[in-house]
Amino acid sequence: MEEIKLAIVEDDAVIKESLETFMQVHPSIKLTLSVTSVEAFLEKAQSPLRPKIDVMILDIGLPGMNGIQGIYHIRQKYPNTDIIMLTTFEEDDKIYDALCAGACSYISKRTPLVKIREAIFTVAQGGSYMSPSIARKIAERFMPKKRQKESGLSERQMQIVQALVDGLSYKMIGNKLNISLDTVRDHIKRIYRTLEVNSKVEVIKKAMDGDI
Amino acid sequence: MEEIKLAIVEDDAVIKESLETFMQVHPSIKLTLSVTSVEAFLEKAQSPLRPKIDVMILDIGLPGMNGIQGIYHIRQKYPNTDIIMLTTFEEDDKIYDALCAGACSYISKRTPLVKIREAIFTVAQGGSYMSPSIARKIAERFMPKKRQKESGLSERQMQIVQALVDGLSYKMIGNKLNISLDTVRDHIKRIYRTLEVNSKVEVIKKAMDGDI
DNA sequence: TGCTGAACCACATTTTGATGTGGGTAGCAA
DNA sequence: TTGCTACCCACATCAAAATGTGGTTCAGCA
Repeated sequence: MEEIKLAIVEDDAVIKESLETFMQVHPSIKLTLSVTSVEAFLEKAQSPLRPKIDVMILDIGLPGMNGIQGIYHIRQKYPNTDIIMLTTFEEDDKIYDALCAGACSYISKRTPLVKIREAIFTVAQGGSYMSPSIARKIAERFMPKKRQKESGLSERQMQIVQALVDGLSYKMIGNKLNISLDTVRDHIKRIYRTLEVNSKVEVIKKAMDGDI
Repeated sequence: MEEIKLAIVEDDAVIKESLETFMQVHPSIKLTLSVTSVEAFLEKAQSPLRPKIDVMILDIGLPGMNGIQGIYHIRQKYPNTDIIMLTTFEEDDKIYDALCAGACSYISKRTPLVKIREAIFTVAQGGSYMSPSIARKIAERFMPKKRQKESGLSERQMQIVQALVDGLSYKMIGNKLNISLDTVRDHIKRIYRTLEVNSKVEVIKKAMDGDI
């Protein structure tokens, strides 16, 4: 296996050191950089001795620029580096933000070092490892929001909404559903009332958010 | 540990049997149901001897009703059962659809049985396991689509788009940005051209999809 | 049996939106 | 200076959407 160039960005000295020592001993891992802040990292990245990095372990709760913001900067310098986020708390929003920013793995700090090392290899091979509890949260984000009572629209009304989302005009909807333009208007009028909105866009936004 | 009630829905006899025999021998797993189709599953679910199920392994490529459609029906009968999807191919869309439908884990069929069993326990404990390559695809879906040069809209135009997404009318936008109604129209006209769309809704949909 | 609600339709009015033509002013680069 | 672009504005026209009032039919229910 190719030697993996690893970077660590972690401010907690204890964790940082244990990561360093543990990862370093593995013959296939080469620790090319280890710093305590994103700022320090970026400085190193500027230097003429710009280290190569395949995988980076990044603490999400850094002082100064936090991990999430850091991802953007890091990815500008190292667009091909895979980032593994290390986190203490598993807040939904942070997980989501980190993924959106471009992290490709998300691991709890409670995870044993061996697992973290596994994750490094997984990531280096183009995969991704998520801590189970985090993976679950991500999966849940995809799931339809199990709202109360679907929103009270009838079958027909749902068809109309769908047509609106598809970008059809009233005329086209009437045509598609074989009803008159006025009837389409009538339906939409009622839909607005039960949905408590007053424009097509609001309906479409709701529908796209799964709020319906 | 609590005994985990497991169900298997898999049409491939070889895989089905190997899953059955392997899972059954574990003292903490009880195989309460094993069928070859969703239809057969639903029938059993109707019967007076409705089996309890904590975790279900579901093949995504079943004949008849496929796994994705199946998830909906299964979740109606068993809303609290955690579903692990088993898949041969790793098509982005299927992964996404399955998650949206309510699967909480997604595993390649190439995964060794031991790992699958691990996944069962993980899931039963409220976690989720994804095959590395699949997890990566999911992570990538969150990432900002690395488009070429943002789509060509100017700063001002982006403000207008944002306002549209916020549901403002042209008049309100003009008001908010202190420009005339006609100017707003002018901007929108140009936005449509560079975005190659021809209605507000399309712009909003694009914006909401991150395509902009 | 008579009420209710969903779906259907018509007519009318006002507001928005989509598009075109034309014309200003800056700022920036060739 | 010229030319380009972003931004600004006006006027015009037609299409689409928002909203209200009023009416019909049919199925399900008290």
